[in-house]
Amino acid sequence: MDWISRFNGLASLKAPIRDILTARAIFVSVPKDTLIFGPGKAPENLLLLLEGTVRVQQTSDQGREIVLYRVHAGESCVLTTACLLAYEDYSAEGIAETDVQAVAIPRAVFDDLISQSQTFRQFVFSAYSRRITDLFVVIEEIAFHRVDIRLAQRLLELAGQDQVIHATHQQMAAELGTAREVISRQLQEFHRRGWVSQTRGTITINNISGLKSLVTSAA
Amino acid sequence: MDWISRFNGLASLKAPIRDILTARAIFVSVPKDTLIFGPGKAPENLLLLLEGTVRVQQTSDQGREIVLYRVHAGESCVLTTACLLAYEDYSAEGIAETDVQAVAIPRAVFDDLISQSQTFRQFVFSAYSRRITDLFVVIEEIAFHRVDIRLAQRLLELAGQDQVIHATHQQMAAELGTAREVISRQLQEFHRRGWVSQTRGTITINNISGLKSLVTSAA
DNA sequence: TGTAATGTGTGACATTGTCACCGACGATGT
DNA sequence: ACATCGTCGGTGACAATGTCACACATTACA
Repeated sequence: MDWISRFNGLASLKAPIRDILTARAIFVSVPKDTLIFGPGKAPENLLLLLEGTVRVQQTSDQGREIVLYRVHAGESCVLTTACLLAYEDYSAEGIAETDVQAVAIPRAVFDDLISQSQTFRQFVFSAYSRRITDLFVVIEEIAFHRVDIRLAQRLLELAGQDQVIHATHQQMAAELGTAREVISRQLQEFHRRGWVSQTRGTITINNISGLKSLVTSAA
Repeated sequence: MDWISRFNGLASLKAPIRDILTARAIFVSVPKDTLIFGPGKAPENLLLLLEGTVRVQQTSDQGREIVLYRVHAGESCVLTTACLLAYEDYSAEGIAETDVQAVAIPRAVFDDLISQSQTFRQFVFSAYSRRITDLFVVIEEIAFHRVDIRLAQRLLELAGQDQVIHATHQQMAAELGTAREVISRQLQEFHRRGWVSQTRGTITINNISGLKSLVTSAA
């Protein structure tokens, strides 16, 4: 199966390198809600996601959580490679948000590829650069942006085709790194404006443009 | 001059690699307050700091700032390498906080070293891992920690031997990603407790243990 | 010496976070 | 069906932080 071409930066890999990858990468299948890596569970492989998404989040010592970023199909869980090679512990955790299909590249193979292929290096470092940028965005948002706007943004991101989000208020609070009560109040306000409706554990968007205009009003 | 041994992870570099580094690295000397990299000024080299410190910070579109981390002597400005190799833009900016002496490793040499030396790879990735951890800490702090505690922490970090910090309230606000007024009020409170005294542009710590006890009270 | 620029202080108010508590809902077992 | 229990969401009071519009002090320098 030709999974390599699914990854943008890898499509132009030269034949011998492709062969190493094909030969030594390992298919893995991970059920939803599995902890893929986390404190005390150092990642042992570089994961390239074929299907599904992985949520990377941080938990504070007081038990509060914040979502850092998501890794989608066609992307790689590249920040873990830093610890991969540095043999260091990672304070964030990665959780399979859906069932996940991926190929795992073991540490030794990763090191091999890095040393042998300019294309692979470029792939890894540009993935890095994107993730780090994600972190910068997170920092900017929690430091400088209002929660109503961030919530609206996140609702729009998370809603499926059907405009439904399956999440408790607590989970939405973890998305933004805020408190449950804050989410409850904001959602009530959104409801009052006719933008969303709620039932236990689900949020439905009734008026996308309302949310969107709130988001863009900040820009 | 043997600068290589000043860097922990590089001390064990093998001779041929050391020679490449020695031959192709470039000494640079940068005066205080120089913008080393930033939006529109992509970094062109990996910097290894011999003397001085570089402050890396982010500026939001509304002009608010937050300090992300500092690079000290003996460390490398490694996050920029992601953009180095990925040819991407970096949204943060790096500023020489003091006069800085450093060696610059051009992109091509960096790529060379990465491919040839396991030790160098280890050096780079473990530096990465430390920086990324720094970013996680920043996120955790702004999301979950009180500003009085963070301010006390930062004062202790920034104070020199003489317990004096040369910074305006505005600059301290940028350290923590908060507003100037908040700093003014917190410092007044610290003053009321006899922990600090102030003049225009400087803060003096009068009672370290007071600040320390506030910091540890959170843990 | 005046004048502008910069740094700091302050009150009023908006937003967000925290705490303590309540009731509503849904799963489960009998 | 009914009771029970854990989870989810709602609420009011209050504390902490952010925002705004100022006033006033200090410093730089024309």
